[in-house]
Amino acid sequence: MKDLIINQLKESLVELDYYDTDLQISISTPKNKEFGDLSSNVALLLSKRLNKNPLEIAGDIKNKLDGSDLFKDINIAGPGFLNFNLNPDSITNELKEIINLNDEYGKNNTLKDQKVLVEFVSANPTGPLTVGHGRGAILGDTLSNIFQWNGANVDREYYYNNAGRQMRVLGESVRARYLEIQKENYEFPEGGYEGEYIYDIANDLSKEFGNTLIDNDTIFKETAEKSIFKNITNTLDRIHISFDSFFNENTLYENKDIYTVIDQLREKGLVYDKDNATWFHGTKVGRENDRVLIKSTGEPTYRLPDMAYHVKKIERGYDLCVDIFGADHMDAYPDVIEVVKQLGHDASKIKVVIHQFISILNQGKQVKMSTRKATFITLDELIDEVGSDVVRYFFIMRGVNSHLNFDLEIAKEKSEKNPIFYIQYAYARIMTILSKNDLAIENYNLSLLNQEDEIKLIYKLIEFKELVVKISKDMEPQILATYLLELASMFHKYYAKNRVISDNEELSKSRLVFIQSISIVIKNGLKILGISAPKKM
RNA sequence: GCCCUCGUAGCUCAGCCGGAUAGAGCAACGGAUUUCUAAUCCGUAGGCCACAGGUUCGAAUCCUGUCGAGGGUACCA
Repeated sequence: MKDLIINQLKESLVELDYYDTDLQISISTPKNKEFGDLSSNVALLLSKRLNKNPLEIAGDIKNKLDGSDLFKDINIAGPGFLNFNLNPDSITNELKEIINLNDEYGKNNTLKDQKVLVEFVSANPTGPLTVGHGRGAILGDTLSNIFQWNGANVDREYYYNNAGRQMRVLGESVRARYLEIQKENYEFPEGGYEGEYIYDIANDLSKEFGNTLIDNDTIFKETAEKSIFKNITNTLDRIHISFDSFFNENTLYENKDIYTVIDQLREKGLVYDKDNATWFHGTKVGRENDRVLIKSTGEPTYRLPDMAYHVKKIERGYDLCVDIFGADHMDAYPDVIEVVKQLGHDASKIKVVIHQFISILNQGKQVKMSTRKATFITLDELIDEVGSDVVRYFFIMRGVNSHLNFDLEIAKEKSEKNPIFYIQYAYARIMTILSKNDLAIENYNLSLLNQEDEIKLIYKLIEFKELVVKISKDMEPQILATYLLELASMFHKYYAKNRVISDNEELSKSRLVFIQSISIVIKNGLKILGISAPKKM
């Protein structure tokens, strides 16, 4: 719809010789209905370039467009805004498309044939997922959905490391608890994992094997890993997240991929040795600091496998690789991207979405989350408390850059009044009306939908398609959450004022088509967010 | 110290690649139900958009500085 107008605007600008290729023509929906259905500020933008009165420019454009049957009328207002009122027929036709496409409405082909890899969660299996992981998990899954709605072929990947020091300490922690249960002498490891779940794992081993494991070196780590991973995937399952692949950092060692990266960097003179360690010469390519890639102990830092992993992603043939990181990775990824670029790959294929952390408040005090110290609230506990829909909505409703404060007590209290219920309720209300209707929805006359609130709602519905494209470009899914809330609100207001089914059969039919369209958009929007659309509440 | 993100109503936050009168939910107060679901709607109250400069027709939005919060910071991930 907006595209149509922009095209017409462009044409007239070209005819008037006002057009400039780098001119961004934007059409917006004004908040105030006095300013028409849609409005544009092109004349204001042009006045600076052309050094000409914006009112005069607007007048010229208006004259050009006046003949078009897209518009009912065009007004010039304020300092030079062009305000358009559209011809009703040109907008109500959209409803037919919504009804026809139904579940498919909103899908598009902007990413058709694109292979997209979304990497998220990627928590090492040292403990259960916490509410801190929730944000990245929901964000990654929702973005994946969005890419799919834009026609992409999406793989969801979980990157993890089951080797390394952390996992060793984990194994030692389980062993210590096992020995404790067996009434043997034990020493709890320095910086060990203190959570209850360690006891659970040790207990299970005790029950199954008695005291026969006292001298076993490997079983504790292996069992812990398996058990924790099962716990993690169960949790993810509960919020309807599943992965296409799990990528183990280990394979980058086994296949020597990390050493290939070192060799290639060395060839380019981007690696040097100092203090017995191997360094990435970041400052040579514009990075702020040089960084250690291989420690003096011979062990790589996390940065090196990260680099190898990203090279690998591109070699696997993905057109777009999206990483979902918490703010703590802020500093690391530019090095990774730089190296990918230096090794001759197209680093623009890698997009990194950084989300800020959530501060957990307990009785007004901030809780520091630590897996090791077990001072965390698990994602499972939150799901138990409020359910999957609320969890998913809560984590996606705010911008990725907002530093959320999250008070668990308030979240529980508010769960009854959570905005997600408001949206779902709008859907349920519509479904009730539709189920009570026995009119055949055919031969309807959409021009009867001519009230102010109906027109505005139709505009809102039309926005949905554009939104799906926009979110995949900006990677900011919170605008969909906001959109659905606004749409639901508009519907609730409409519902309070108007009856859908009335004595007027003609009007009833057109309104049934109307609200069915609304329900489809809500349903599809919720589907993208991974949230259910119940028919009754 | 330096780098990144943020600061909007009592609280939690939208809005931010400049646009017309700054929004929502919660909390407070007052109203609406013979009606397709009141998990709803209508109204009242609540603001120096942290602060100070700058850019211009126009700034919550862009730039600079100050203050405050969170994160990172050269062999932990």
